[in-house]
Amino acid sequence: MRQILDSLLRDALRSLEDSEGWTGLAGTSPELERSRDPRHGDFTSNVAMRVAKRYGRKPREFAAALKDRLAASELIESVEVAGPGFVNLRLSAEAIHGEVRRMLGEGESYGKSDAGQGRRVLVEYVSSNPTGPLHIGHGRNAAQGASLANLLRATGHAVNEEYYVNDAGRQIDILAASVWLRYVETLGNELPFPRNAYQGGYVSNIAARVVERHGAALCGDVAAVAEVFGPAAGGEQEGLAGDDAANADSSHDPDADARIDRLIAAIRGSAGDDSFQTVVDAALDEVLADIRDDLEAFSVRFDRWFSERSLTGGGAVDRALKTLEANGHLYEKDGATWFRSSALGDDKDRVVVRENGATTYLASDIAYHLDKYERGYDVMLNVLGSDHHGYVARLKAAVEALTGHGERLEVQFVQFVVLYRGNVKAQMSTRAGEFVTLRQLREEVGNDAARFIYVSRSNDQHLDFDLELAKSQSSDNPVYYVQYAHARIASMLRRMADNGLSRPDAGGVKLGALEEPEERSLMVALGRFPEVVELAADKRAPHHVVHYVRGIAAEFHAWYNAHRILVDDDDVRDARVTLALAVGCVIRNALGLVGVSAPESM
RNA sequence: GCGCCCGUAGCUCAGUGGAUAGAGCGCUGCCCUCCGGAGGCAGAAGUCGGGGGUUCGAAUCCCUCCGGGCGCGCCA
Repeated sequence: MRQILDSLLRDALRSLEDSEGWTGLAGTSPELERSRDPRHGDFTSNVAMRVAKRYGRKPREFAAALKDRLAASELIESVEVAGPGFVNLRLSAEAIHGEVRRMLGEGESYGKSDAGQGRRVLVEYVSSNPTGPLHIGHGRNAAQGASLANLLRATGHAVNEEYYVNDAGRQIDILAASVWLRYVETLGNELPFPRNAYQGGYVSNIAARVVERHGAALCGDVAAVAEVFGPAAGGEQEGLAGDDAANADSSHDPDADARIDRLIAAIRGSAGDDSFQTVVDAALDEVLADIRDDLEAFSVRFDRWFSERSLTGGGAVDRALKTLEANGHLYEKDGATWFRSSALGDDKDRVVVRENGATTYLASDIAYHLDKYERGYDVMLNVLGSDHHGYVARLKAAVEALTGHGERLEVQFVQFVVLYRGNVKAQMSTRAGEFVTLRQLREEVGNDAARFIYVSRSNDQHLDFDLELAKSQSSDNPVYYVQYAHARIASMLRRMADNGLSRPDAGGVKLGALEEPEERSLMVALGRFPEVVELAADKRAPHHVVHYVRGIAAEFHAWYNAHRILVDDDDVRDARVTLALAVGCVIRNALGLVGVSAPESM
């Protein structure tokens, strides 16, 4: 719809350029927008105000000239020059009715476009460390990423979704050490449990599985390991901390770090590398299976789970580093190998190979992004928690250094989620051990409410998630409000069938029977859907879809309340039912984009 | 200290450089002989954090100050 009007305006501009000799005019974008105020028509263009001066005309004069050139399209009912020089267009009934027919004809495809022209996009999201269950913050990332992927697909991009599994590195060793400690504990050998080990109950569950499967075979010499804790080591806990302690311990304590590294080394030494690896694998398997199930239940599915280990093991990291080195981006200092990222926009240079010879997380990530690039993606879109924003400059520098296409890396940040129960903050507190997992949230409020609320705010806005509101089955709850509109339509259709009324044929129905102002306004609003989808995809902002569909539901409820649909007059009834069907179609498609169901009844 | 994000109605938030800044909740007062009241209508409520600037036009862009969040590891 918008595109057709847009091209009409462009034609008019070209015609003005030809006849008036106003060179360059044809290349001007008309900037056609939806009018906010219905008194300003349906669409409005500000082109006159922007360019009139260039051709020595007053904006209103220019607008009047433009108005005269606008072809007498059957889509336009009237053109008006208003205010300081706006050109306002009012859609004809033909245009509006044609759009409604299109909705019903296209059905679930309505709203899709080929704007992306098949450009290949890889959306990487969640990518949470497999060291524990997903929490509510990951939930927002998941909802955001999955919705973005849907939006990009709907706008003609070739999309793949990926979860990068950080299954190598120190955090995993710490997880394995944590499991091992619980494991020997289960077998009756209590050792101190370091504060910066993983505290969560799931660690003990994994340990229990290890006991089932391997008995005491992985213990090694527990007494030897105990020496790490020093002579004072007893059976007491070293301290209390939350589930996420290893990450949450923000004032990172070098002593504690060193101690846990010694612990890992001691376990490896006494139980053997193979045994340790068995624990690592068991821990990863359990945690990843849990994450996978959790996301699956949340309607979040990845095309690929990309293992970091596959990069280190497969030589990809070495290859990426060699390429960087060959191009002069690496240097040695203090026994480590550094990437000169500061030459490409980063604050400072970054270590890629540590003094001890181990590659860093960044080195793996560089290799991963090189791999993405080589797979031919035009856009590498990463959805990250906002606490990772400091990381982007170095990664972008690396992509630029390796490929010369740093601009292909795009990062969307998702701000934090704060949970409320009514007015009371229910935020997880690592100290108190109140750890709210995504699973707990889903079980409490349901998947639909969670997905909807997660993407209801702009992603760079903190999200206050009210559990009571999300659970409430009232109009206060935006999810139910929208779903109710859909269910109401389905219910009306059931009643029709009960009364022996057949559904109108979208082609033959007389939409001219829709004479109420609310009906015109609703039809026009429905016709905006494809533009909303494009906007949301373009801006990487799924919340536009949520706000839009709420508005549609509100207009529908108002209309439904004011006017009876199943009236005796066949023409009016058929027309109204058709409109209701169109509303249902748009609500369904909109909810589908953000992963929320559109129920027939509630 | 430096960098990124955010300050819009009492609260939670929309707002693609445009015309009189919008929703929802809450508050006030209304509407069921009626297709699902899980609904609707009406009203009150704002110096768009402050101050400069760019522009025909700024909540939107630039500068600066004041609040709040996050980040500044040979962690991931």
